[in-house]
Amino acid sequence: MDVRRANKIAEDLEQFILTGEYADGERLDEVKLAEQFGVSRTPIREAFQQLTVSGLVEQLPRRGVFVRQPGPVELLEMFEYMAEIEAVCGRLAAKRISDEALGLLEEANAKCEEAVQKGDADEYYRKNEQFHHLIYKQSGNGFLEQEAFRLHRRLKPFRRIQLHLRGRMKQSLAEHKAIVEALNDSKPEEAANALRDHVAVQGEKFHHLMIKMKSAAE
Amino acid sequence: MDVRRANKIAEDLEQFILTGEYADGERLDEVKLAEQFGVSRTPIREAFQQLTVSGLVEQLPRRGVFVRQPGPVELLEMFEYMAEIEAVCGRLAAKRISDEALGLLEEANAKCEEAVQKGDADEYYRKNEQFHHLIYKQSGNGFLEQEAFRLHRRLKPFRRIQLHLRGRMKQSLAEHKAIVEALNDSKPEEAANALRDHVAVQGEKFHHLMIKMKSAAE
DNA sequence: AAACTTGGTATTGTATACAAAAAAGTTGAC
DNA sequence: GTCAACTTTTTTGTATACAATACCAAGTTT
Repeated sequence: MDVRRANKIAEDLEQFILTGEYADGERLDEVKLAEQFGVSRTPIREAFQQLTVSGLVEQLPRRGVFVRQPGPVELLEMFEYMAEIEAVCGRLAAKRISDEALGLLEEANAKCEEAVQKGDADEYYRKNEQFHHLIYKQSGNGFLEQEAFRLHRRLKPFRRIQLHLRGRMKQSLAEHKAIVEALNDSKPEEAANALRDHVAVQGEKFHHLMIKMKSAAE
Repeated sequence: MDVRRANKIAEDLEQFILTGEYADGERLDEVKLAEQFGVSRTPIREAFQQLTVSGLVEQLPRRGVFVRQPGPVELLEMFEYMAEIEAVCGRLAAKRISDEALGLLEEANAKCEEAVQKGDADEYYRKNEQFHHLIYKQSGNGFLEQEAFRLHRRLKPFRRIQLHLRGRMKQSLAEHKAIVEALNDSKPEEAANALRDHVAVQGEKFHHLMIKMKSAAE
């Protein structure tokens, strides 16, 4: 099926923004982007509309569009929200997860463990992602799953940073095990709490990193 | 400040879709809409991009855009999600709510009570909305607040239907009181549970209505 | 009669032209 | 040298033109 051009452009731009290729406040030049993508301004502008709704970009009338990286406060809010969303997924998944999915979850976790032993942060990152996506799915609520997925994606670049902190991978893995256990025992509240804490700690680690970076800059 | 034209058009179209003015699967005609709004196709198309991201409309390449009303399953999923989101708001608000906001909440609830006595469903609806928005805000998380607001808005037309069910307003009011109490006593889990149930029952009532409508149609 | 062309029409997607507004640059007064 | 008014240049927003594709209906073939 022929994907829409504007969609593809929007995705590309989203990628650039999420990976931090474009700095906060930077103006996105219509004509320059049109040249880069080898199209006219029209599809570029359509892509801008999409990015605006996603909140990755801000349109000021008659001024242009500017990338909008979340500030420290918004970022903490997003992490808190993510923690709560995952907790909800866990709570529902504890009631609804299938044996098969539980097997897949343990499998993904085993791969995480391998990655920890190899000290391969990238591999850990990928398998960790699978682990979480599985839980989203097992919430049994497609809408919730999509929302969780969306936010997870949005926070990707910020989550990645703190994974390289000393001992974080090992700790993360231990948390995973607690989560699997709660799901296996069909204990909704425990699963929710385990997942909330697991994600919240990411936010805290990130917060910690931010403060360090800030004081280092002074 | 001069609002963007495409934004305004998108809002208008969103309104039409949310109020059910456009049926599910209906194609939105670019040229017809362009005439109606007195603009060219360009701003219409930009509005379409926004609606697509919001999920209110689906774009099939080279075919056009079609309104996408949520089906029964998706609707139930959305209600469940809403219930969980509100529960989260309640949990956080119980820890963070200010005395002032608590006063406003009781005030809004008193207005709800008046509306019940007058049997004014519309007035009840408005005050009920204020009540919920206050709780979103008191979660102390702006991002969460926005997400809750967005979904609340999306579910508006479906929530409205079930409010006219016999005795629903009175029951709803009683639930409100339990919520206020939990917030007042700073009991996060109770607030969360009260809010979850309060919203979940809306979903159930709606589900019930759907089945009735379906069987009536046979 | 069903399925398969074929020509015509309508509709989408993209480029481009043009108008309106903002930004940048220039001149001139003090 | 600084600031203000004016001019030029960019840039955004919108309309329109045009190409490519999908849709539809009549006619043709099997």
